[in-house]
This record gives sequence, C-alpha cells and structure tokens, in this order.
Amino acid sequence: MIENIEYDALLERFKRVLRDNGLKYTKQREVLLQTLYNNSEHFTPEQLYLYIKERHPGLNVGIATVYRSLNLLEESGMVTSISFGVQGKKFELANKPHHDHMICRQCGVIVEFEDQIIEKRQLAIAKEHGFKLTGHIMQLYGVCGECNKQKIKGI
Amino acid sequence: MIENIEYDALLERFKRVLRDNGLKYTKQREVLLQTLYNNSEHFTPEQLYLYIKERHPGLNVGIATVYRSLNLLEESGMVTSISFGVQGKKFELANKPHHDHMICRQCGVIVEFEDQIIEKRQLAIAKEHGFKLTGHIMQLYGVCGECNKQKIKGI
DNA sequence: GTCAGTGCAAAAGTTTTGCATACAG
DNA sequence: CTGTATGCAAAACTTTTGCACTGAC
Repeated sequence: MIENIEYDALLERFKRVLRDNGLKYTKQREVLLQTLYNNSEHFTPEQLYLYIKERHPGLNVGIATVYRSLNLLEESGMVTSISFGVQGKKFELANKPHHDHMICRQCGVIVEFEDQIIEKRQLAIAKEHGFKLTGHIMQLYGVCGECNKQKIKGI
Repeated sequence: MIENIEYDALLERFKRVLRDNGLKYTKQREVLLQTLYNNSEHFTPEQLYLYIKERHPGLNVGIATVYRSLNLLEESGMVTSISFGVQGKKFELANKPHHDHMICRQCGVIVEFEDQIIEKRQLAIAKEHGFKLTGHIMQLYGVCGECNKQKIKGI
C-alpha cells in the first residue's frame, strides 16, 4: 500500500464523522470512500456498485449499502451529488480541490478546469446572501471544437 | 389575455423548433411552456403535472406527456434541468436571463443570482478550451442563514 | 387523410425499506 | 454483548413504453 497523506487525512475525517454520529466504520464504507478518492469520475450509485463489485471481489456489497452510504456521506457533507443532463444523479467527493466542469452537449466529453477569479466571486456572493458555502459545481455547457462541425437542429 | 411580447417571442421560437423538427404544436405543449414561463420556480415533472392539472382543469394531461415534452424541450435546448440534494431533477426555461443557483443543503431553498464577473470569465474560459458556450449552470451549495442554526454534525 | 401526440395502464428502471444475520465497538 | 450495518428481496417511487384513439397539419 502506497503511503498517501492526503488520503489518510480524508480517512481520518471520515472516521471522525462516523464516530461523532455514533456510526460504525465498515469495510464497505471505506471501499466506497476509497473508490471516490481514487477516481476523478463522477459515479452514479449503480456505477459505483458495479465498480466496487468488480475491483473488490472478496467484499460482498449490495446496492442498498451503496445507496445508504452515499446518502450518509452526502448528509454529512463529505460527498456531493450533481446531475449532468439526462443521465441520473452522480456523486463525487466534496472536498476535492475546487474544480469545475465544461461539458460538450454533443459528445459528452467533460473538461475539468479551475479559475481563481470565479472561486473568489462565489465566496463573496454566498456571503452576500447569508450562505455558508460548503461546495459548488459549475457546469459550462457547450459544443467542443470537435463537435462544432456537426451541429443538429436546436433552438 | 394580457399582451406579452417576450412570451410571444418565446412561443414563436417554440413553434419554429417544433416545425423544424416535424413536430406538432399542441395545447399540452403550450401550457407546459407557459407554465415554465410564468413561474420562476424549478419544477419536477411531477410538480409540473399536478400544477397543470390544477390550473387547467379542462385540459386533459397525462404525466407521460409531461415527461415526453420535457425531454423534447430539453433536447432542443429550450429547457434545462438541474438536480440538487435529495429531491429529483428539476426543470426550468433555458433562455431566462443568465442566472445561477445557490442551494441550501438542508432545506433545499434556491436563491437565484447573477454575476457579471463570473459570466465574463466563463466565456473566456470556454474560448480557451475551444468550446462554443451554449449555456451553463452554476450551483453553489451551502447552508442558508436559517438552517445554519440547526446544523447537524457534519465534517 | 396521414401521421405525430395523447392518455392510460403496463413495464422498466431507480431508490428505499423490512428483516434476519453479521460484525464493529 | 449491544446495537448498527449488511445483503437480500420486496416495496415504493420515478420514468418510459405500447397501444388504440385523437387531433394538428
């Protein structure tokens, strides 16, 4: 096992949240967190379930546990969910370094980016409205260079 | 019926999209568009269905038509959907003036806002990546002033 | 008149729940 | 040991589809 201070800190935080709420630390929950940590993709509960089953054949997981854990993690603020267009709700770790998404409507390619100017404005805006920001998702929709040539009839 | 140039333009655009795609203009579709236009709220398909049934008792609508129409409108780019927290996917008109959403994780309240600095940066970023922007969704997640007092144990 | 649109009900898909067992604390 | 977590299967909920009929063009 490769040492990873960042992940260790995340795990500690996870354990603390569990402890603080009288919940238990189980292998299933750790694997879930680990999977979200190791993959920058956004998972639907279904995908996460299949992924874990495949990568951890020894571990018995049920889809119900995945749902229960995701809801738990989301409630505690460690995980966030968003939805991209038609596909269902997707989950990702909440405390990844700030990043945003640019999505091609045509081919679905996702480009991640980060912009300090926007980050700062977001904080300021939240403050103006009395919100305590816990996270954000910015999704820019458009057509990527590749797809620009084959545009369908739209608006 | 009160005159409303903005709505008329929207309706025209709608009719054109329908025509261009060989689709038909029906009362159900118009009522749907009208409802989205008249209400700044974000509707789930279910909510929209109930709302229309209530406000247009004469018009027979099925939930299936609501789903079909929303998907159609979304595909054509006239309507967008977002999802936040536990509640399902919600729809709104796509061409409202640019605005973004700040969502309370706790109570689900949505505050709309708009910020020119961010709008401009978005355009610039898209350009940098070769994207032609067609829209965007920015969702700031947090805890609103009201809910801040009753915060559950989280991170 | 033709063919897309509709409501309804059934089907498919998604998420939650009940329960008996397993296992963390 | 106690009580939470789990897997499984059933239940609840959400979304889509098939079909016969309606209505826009």
